[in-house]
Amino acid sequence: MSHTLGIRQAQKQKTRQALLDAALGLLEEQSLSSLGLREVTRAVGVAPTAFYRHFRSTADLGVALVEEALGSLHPMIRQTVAPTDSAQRITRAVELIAHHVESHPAHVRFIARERHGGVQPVREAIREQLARFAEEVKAELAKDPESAGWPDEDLLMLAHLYVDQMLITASLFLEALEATAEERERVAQLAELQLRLISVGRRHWLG
Amino acid sequence: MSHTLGIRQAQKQKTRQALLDAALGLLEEQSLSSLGLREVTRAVGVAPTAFYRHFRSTADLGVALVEEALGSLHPMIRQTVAPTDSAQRITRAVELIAHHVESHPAHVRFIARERHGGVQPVREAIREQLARFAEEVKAELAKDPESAGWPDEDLLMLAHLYVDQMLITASLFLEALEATAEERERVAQLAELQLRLISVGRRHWLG
DNA sequence: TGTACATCAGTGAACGCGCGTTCACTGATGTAC
DNA sequence: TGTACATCAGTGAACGCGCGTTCACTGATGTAC
Repeated sequence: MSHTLGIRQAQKQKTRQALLDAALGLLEEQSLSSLGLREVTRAVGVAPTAFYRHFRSTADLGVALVEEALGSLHPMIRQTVAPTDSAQRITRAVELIAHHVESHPAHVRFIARERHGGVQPVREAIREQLARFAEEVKAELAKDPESAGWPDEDLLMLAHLYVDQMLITASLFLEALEATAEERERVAQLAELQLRLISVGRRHWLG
Repeated sequence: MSHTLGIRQAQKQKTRQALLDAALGLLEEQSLSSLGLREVTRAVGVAPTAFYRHFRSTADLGVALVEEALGSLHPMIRQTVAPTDSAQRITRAVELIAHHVESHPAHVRFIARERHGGVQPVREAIREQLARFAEEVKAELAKDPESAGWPDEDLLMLAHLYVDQMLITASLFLEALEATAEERERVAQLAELQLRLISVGRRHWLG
């Protein structure tokens, strides 16, 4: 073990995480701009004033949630678009998205909701992370032999198209979470067709 | 003049519209789930209780705003995807979107924000209207000779892709509204490239 | 046209409630020696 | 290891404030005759 936190710091982090978790839960049924500090502390079981030991405001907490929701997503995004020989590439990508939504529904909902939400610093944080995703996707696409001869601008355009498409698909899976398996299959089919059409466009882009 | 409203009804509609307008203004900086009834009536200059003569709740007002924001958009959507011989088809479509955002920024912001927002009836109303848009776009696409031989499912898939792409483009124009003309041009360029790639995919979809 | 009554959009007072923020505090944990 | 002091995460009371909703009301507009 490289470094054990002091008892005080460990406890502080635990409370902080409890606040984040509680907020994420409460945000399933409302937007960040209506989330109350007292709601969050009540859900955790601490005094309202304890909130200020961790965050300046609920907007500040929202920015932390963006890091939590998107920070850990970079490896998956890369994997989704990494060039592979498999004919099942698109099917696999859609499965990855579906799996992520099933295992982190609240995070996905939060990002979809607050991307255009009423809290500016949170919108900005999401915008930055998505721009990073697009850059990473672009880097992966550039490795693909299919991208030979592509101008930088066109690669970035395609990367944004993929990132947006992933978000759209994720939010459709989210809506289908409480629906039937057939409905989820319909979403998967739609997503696959759309990705295939984009792939066809990509293949015939030049010349 | 076919039918003049009574004085009482005319005044009532005027107040109702003032409430809708005031709410739309207030929603530029927050989400519907945090919009207060008193905020709205204060902005209009009527008593809080007057609100109940027009809407059961702010959620109810939100649903009315969806109708206002999207109800009148059907002709434009059709026009955007209508088949034409012009080589400028895509450029023209992007211009139409940019123009709509410039003339109705608050409506566009409202839809982008509340599509995944915290108020279920409003999300549902937006979902329904967008599904109608997709059906209309599909009908336009079906008229195009290029769509010969396309399965129904594929046409609807492409229609959804176009509708989502329009919304993404609209929200990018919205963010660029307060930025420089160069930034807006960059958004237009990106949107055109993406629509072109989708068009290429469409052209080579079958066979 | 005039009158008597009905309707109903908007009023204003009142209510109980939860909000965000301040402040001085407590007591467990951390640190210096 | 033991002691004396510093730090600081979490407490609890208190504040002023705006909220949504109720209720009985007013007075202009509408309607029946």
